[in-house]
Amino acid sequence: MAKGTQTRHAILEAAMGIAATEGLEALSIGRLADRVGLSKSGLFAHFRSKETLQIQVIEFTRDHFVQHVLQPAVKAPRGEPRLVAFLEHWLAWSNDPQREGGCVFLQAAAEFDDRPGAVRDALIETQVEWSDALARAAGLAVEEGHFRTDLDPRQFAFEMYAVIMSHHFHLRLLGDESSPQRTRSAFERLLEDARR
Amino acid sequence: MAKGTQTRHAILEAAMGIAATEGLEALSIGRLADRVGLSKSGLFAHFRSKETLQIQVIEFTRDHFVQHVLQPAVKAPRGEPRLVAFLEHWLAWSNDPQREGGCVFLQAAAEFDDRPGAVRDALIETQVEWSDALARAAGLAVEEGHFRTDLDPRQFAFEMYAVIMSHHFHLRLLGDESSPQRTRSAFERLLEDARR
DNA sequence: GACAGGCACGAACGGTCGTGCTATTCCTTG
DNA sequence: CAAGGAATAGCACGACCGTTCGTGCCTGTC
Repeated sequence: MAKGTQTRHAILEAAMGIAATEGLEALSIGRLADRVGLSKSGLFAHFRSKETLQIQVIEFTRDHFVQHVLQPAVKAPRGEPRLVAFLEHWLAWSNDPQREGGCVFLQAAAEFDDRPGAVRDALIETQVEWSDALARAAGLAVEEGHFRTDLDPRQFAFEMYAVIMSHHFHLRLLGDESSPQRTRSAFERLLEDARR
Repeated sequence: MAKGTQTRHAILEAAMGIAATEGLEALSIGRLADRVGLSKSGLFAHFRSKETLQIQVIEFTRDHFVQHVLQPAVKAPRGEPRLVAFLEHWLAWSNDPQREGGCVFLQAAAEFDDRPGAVRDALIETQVEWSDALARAAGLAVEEGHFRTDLDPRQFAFEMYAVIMSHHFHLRLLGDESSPQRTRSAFERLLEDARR
């Protein structure tokens, strides 16, 4: 790996951490540079604008997410088992003690839901992609006969998203330790209804 | 109402709007002053620190929320009807075209879920209060015989929260117009399960 | 050994931030 | 109507922001 690419990787890794805890706007170039051990200008040269940096952080996190959630889950058999795998990997990822902060996407979603621009567009793209993946997995569960045939896969994805968001909120903000268990209960109820 | 109180009210009203769209950190004293038609220092004198301002915005929004969601909903009969009223007023409030931006609390929750301090504490307080209110309402529905007796009111509140958060996300970030309908479907499913 | 490119540095720019201090103006109360 | 306190303005500060610029160090090529 070329030197430049390597440095960039290190920058984005650190940036992902800051973005998860403080958000994409609060992510400042000076502090990021300090953390990576670069000068402000040296770091800046890699991106040429803060907006580009923010977008690349989103894409970097997306790749991270695909690698740690999507790909492992797809190894599970189609249908319900795969959806369960999604949830478990999602929970593990969004709360990985190795990574700091919570979920970059949920943080960014709140930050940019009313701020038009390229960053918002990039964010929406990743979220739609993930939402589609969930709906597709739910559709497969119907095909496999695990779920009832009149199930709306998009509704399923909507509600699965809901459960994760509530989990994140209760655990990270309210510090509710029972959150993972509540999350699993809610998801189980979601599955039960889908099976009927 | 004394002049000071009146001005303060106007400031907080405007601040709530900015906080809803851009967050409590991005809420800057200079821009807020411009908007209200005050000087920076004149406005600042009302709060003496930015942190105090942020906390008062949270409390102001809380009062607003109580007035527009909690109080109207409590007029509905105990049990399921009251919970339905909660949802409808919540939806209406979190998406009131009169008010700008989305929900201040959801925005602030993402912003402060990893940032300790007085602001976070104030935020948690309001959220716990609201969560308790939901759980209590669910408990009443059990007492009234609308819900099954082994229902966990806290789990119900957790899932109701989930539905609203997903709604906010899908409507505001993804621009999904079917979000209100999906929200009602999800809530209906939640009720059905609680009745059994 | 001259040259080119990629990479990082330090210094500086104009701007905005939160926060003091000191006047001045306004409103209320006697 | 006068006095006194509350409310607001003006100004300055140090810190940090994103961004630009000129420069120098390495590494690899003719």
